[in-house]
Amino acid sequence: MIKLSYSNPILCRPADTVIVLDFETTGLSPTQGDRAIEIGAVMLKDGKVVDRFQQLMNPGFRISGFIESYTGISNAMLADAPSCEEVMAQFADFIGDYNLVAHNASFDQRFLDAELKRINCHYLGQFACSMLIARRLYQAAPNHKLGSLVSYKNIQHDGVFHRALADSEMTASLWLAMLEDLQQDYQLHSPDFGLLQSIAKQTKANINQYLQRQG
DNA sequence: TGCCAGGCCCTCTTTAGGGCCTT
Repeated sequence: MIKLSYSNPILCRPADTVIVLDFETTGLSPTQGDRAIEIGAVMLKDGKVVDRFQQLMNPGFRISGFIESYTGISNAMLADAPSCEEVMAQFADFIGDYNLVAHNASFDQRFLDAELKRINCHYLGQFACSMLIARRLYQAAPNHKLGSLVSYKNIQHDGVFHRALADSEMTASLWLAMLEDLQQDYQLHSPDFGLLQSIAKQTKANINQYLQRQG
């Protein structure tokens, strides 16, 4: 994969390509010893999935029964999986310096940063959070969990939840739905990564006024 | 059995508290 270096990571990075990713982990906090057990990601280019990445990884210790039940990933499945270090090195090559998207991105960013730090690797892409943007665009949704938003937007899925690739595919579909809604509802002809990032930072009260100004 | 984190947002706020969301 060609790696590009620019002085402005948001404006100069290829705006038509983003990586949508999702981690399954042993718990909620890498600072408390939790590790990644699966990474899934899709590459979106010009609104289409052009590449995928999915890999289980062995965290080096047994995962809890809660996580086995929650994700469907068992200790037996992880026993023969490659190490986190091996998988994350491959994943770092996959994401390159592209911009990144995740649902509740602060969670995935913490694990991405922690796992890449262990192998002395880093990335230059910027993160956008589909949950924060959905909170602005879909204020009538019952809540802003990924599964709820998938139902709210009538996004097709195969019924698999809490697996890394399945969740990243659904997040990618949600991302594209938000782009489409911005084009249709606010006549934004070319909503890009930077605009979606800025939408997340607007207040709930002024989001419509902000979008109309953008249009 | 129930809790463990962290960032963001909203409001009955700003010298704060609590809910949401992720595994």
